[in-house]
Amino acid sequence: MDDIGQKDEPEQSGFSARAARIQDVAKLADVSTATVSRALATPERVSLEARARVQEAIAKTGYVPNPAARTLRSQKTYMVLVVLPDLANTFFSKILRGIEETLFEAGYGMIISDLDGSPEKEAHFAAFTAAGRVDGAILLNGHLFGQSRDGEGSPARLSIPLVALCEAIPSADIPQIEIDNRAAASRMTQHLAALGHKRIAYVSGPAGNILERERFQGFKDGLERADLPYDPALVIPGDYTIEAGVRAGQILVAQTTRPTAVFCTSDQMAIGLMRTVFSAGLKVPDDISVAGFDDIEFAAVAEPSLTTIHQPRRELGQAAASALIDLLQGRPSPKRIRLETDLVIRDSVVPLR
Amino acid sequence: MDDIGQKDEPEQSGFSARAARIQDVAKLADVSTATVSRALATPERVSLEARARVQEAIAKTGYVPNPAARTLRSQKTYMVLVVLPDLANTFFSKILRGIEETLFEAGYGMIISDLDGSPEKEAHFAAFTAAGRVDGAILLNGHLFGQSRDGEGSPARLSIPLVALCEAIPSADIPQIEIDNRAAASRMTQHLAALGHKRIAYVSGPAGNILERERFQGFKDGLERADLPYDPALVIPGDYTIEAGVRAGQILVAQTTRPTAVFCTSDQMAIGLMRTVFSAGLKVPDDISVAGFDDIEFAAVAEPSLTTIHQPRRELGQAAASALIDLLQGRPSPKRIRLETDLVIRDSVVPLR
DNA sequence: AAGTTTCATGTAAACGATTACATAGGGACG
DNA sequence: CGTCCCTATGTAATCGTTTACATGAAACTT
Repeated sequence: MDDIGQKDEPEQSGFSARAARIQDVAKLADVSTATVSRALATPERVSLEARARVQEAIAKTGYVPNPAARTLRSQKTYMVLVVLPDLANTFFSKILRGIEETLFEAGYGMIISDLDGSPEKEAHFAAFTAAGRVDGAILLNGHLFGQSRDGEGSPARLSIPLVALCEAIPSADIPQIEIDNRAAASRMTQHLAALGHKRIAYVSGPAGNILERERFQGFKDGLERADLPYDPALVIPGDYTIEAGVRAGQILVAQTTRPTAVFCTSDQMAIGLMRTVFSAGLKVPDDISVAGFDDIEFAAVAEPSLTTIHQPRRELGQAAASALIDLLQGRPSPKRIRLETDLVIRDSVVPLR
Repeated sequence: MDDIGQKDEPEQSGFSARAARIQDVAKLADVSTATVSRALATPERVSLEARARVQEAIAKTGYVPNPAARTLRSQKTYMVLVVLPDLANTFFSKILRGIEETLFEAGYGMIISDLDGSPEKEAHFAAFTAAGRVDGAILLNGHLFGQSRDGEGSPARLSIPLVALCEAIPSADIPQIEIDNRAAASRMTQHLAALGHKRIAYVSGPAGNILERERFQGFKDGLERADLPYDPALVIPGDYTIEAGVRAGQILVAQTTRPTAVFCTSDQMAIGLMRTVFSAGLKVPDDISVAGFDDIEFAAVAEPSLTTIHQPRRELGQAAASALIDLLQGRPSPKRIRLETDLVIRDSVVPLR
């Protein structure tokens, strides 16, 4: 029943090396396609003997399951979407690596979407998830997608499992993986105060951003603990980028009564700010202490090396990916994970003379 | 013929908002599924009237085509794989952004694979492409995948369109997008020489790497043009990372007769090296000039700011994506694109006293 | 020894699109 | 007015899996 040329054999003589299908494997192993499928998905449900034959046939044919067919039938893509605000930002690279590692080990692939502040792209990726191209998503951008179209007949789009990473999304009931931004910022502020600094400037993140809100709150907490007054004039607007740091530096050096320390809420800004400070002929830390946040790779090798808050970026990525995988595989998933940060003391901050 | 409940209507009363299929749209617009499909893929082959009805029905149902079904039938995934050696490396971020932008505009999604030096992962992603999960790939890792298994019955795997980015793959007949590393390195070397430096150290990339080979060749070219002898003792091994730069710096400061200038073949190494040099009590550029390569964001804000070779990273990414899209859509694609680099003169290099 | 589970497998119906082929209607042309 | 061609559409096969259901054999129960 298997030697007689059936009907798909004839074109075998053709040239184009057609990819092997499950049927080819089944025929070669003299089992049904169902058995082949089971041998791959649930080996324990297939006899040792049949399993061996299938394995052999797979090796012989070089069979690789067709993902599209698999997805179509099973509704599983084994793909995860990672949404982030700016791919070019150094801060995300290591997080991405943590995510990728973990997803990879679990057999998931990673699709990246760089939102780039464009609502158009956002809409596109919303459709992307709606179309079922991914099983779940990790959101680093601090908000959900602009959900489904309204319209009368339109059914609510089923939403896929989501995880928020770094920027919590308070309104959403999804796992949140983050650090305690408020506590970390407070700690840094207290550290500066403990060294005798009384006029501490704060270079903020983008207005409205949740990280910014938390860190700002932490800054004020820290001042309060140190019995220092909060002075709005010492808050300089920023947006976490190097350029924002450069601009903040310009504002800083132009001030008549300068602060003795600056707390930048990102290392990128701290590094950009130091650049401007140097160009203005001032010295860090002699004339002014500078602290950062994030502990990116360059913080340790900056000149002077940067006192900052260490974020376990790789671990953050891993934790988020794990949480999502739990969700996808129906396991209970932690609602909120807060990883520990560290105060890393280097050379850019010194006690007030 | 369309008002009478056929057989998929009954469960309509159910709750789970089932995603609309092409059949639902067809029924609502009173046309066949073929017409709906055509209205989307080739609107010009559908009458204005029918097209309008289909549009309306799509809006009403919120229909989004199922990508798996589409791929299964048409063999197109509209996905591109980007293979890179190290996702955490700053250098790649902006390239990725360039790639993503261009792919996005053309309707393609991007899947990222961080090889991480693991052959296991490499094999995995080779299978990935073989399984037809992507239409094409952009390779930033400097070599092809370890191709198909051998075995007797195994047919050669059909290979998908590929593009090599940054690290050329000489053996492969695929579009190569790169800069002229040799010319750029030569230029920098001559620049240093023109400023009076006679003992110029060279911090290399990883041995065997094609970029390294070209840049090293360029370094020697530059020495020759400047009538300087090549001294192997002045070559310090590196691998483009910050840490390698730090180590190179240690070797450098330990030398008895120190060079007066160092050409680091990556900015990351240059920045790491300067760190060590400072720690040893030397000054850049007063005691030693340091040059980099790449012009990453931090080069401009390093202290001192870094003289380097500017690579148009975003444009490199865009060019690679464009070339791949050309290939995928059957258009002729350029065989080799070399984008221009620039010598960026900043403060880390000064004339020899 | 008859009834009940369990196990290993096969059969065939989905999954939701695309597209080759067929068909019908309407000019254009001689 | 018949023939040919073009346009717009419909019918139904196909893409390659997974999986609900059916089947028969073997292993336990009682």
